Amino acid sequence: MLKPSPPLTINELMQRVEQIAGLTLGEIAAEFNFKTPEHLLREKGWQGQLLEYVLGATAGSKPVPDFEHLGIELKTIPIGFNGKPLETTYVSVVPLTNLTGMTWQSSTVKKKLTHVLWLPILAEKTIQPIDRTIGSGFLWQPSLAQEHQLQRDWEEQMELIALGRINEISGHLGEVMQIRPKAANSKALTDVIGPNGTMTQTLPRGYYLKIPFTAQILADQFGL
DNA sequence: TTATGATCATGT
DNA sequence: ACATGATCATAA
Repeated sequence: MLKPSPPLTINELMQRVEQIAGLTLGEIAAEFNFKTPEHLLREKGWQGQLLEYVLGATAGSKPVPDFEHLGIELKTIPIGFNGKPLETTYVSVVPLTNLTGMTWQSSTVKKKLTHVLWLPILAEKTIQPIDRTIGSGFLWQPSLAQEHQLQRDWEEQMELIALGRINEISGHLGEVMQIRPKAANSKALTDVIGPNGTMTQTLPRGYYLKIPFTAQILADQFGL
């Protein structure tokens, strides 16, 4: 099977999503000659990269939506037998410098979460990666209340960074969206605003959606 | 180096 | 049991 071309419309994208619902990751990987690891100890992003390929996503590692033409971000989300997410959901890197004039409206988080294609994967850890089943993907846009929650968390944590207080930030902060390390290892460093407005260095961070937030999105969709 | 895709695994 | 902090592969 050839590499899928980018879907031209949302309808075309959603038709592809419906066609793969119920299949296992191993089945579609075989169909598209995509590699299949024994476990995810090393290739942690395998599931997401496989689905991007199969659905014809285009963005690569650029900071733009996966389906740029459609303005849609693809997020695979691992769920357990209970239907709840097994992991938090990475959104984007946290900007740590040149924050003046940055607002929620212009933030990468807001842009990425404007329109998301959620694709649940039954990924209980007892199931081998190739035997994990693709669920029913669906489009989501944040409700007014959800967007306000995200905006509050974003503004609270960005303010701390702007004040040079990034060392006070941990994964505990944020009602629905947290900041956690996002790096090759704990020794990686990047520039950040220091306590006196000077420049110093710190561990790169990312924004992640907390599990109860994504669990509610799934519950709203599937009526659980 | 920084972005993408995330899950691993230890501490609480 | 679970979330936080740590980590892995890859592309540009």
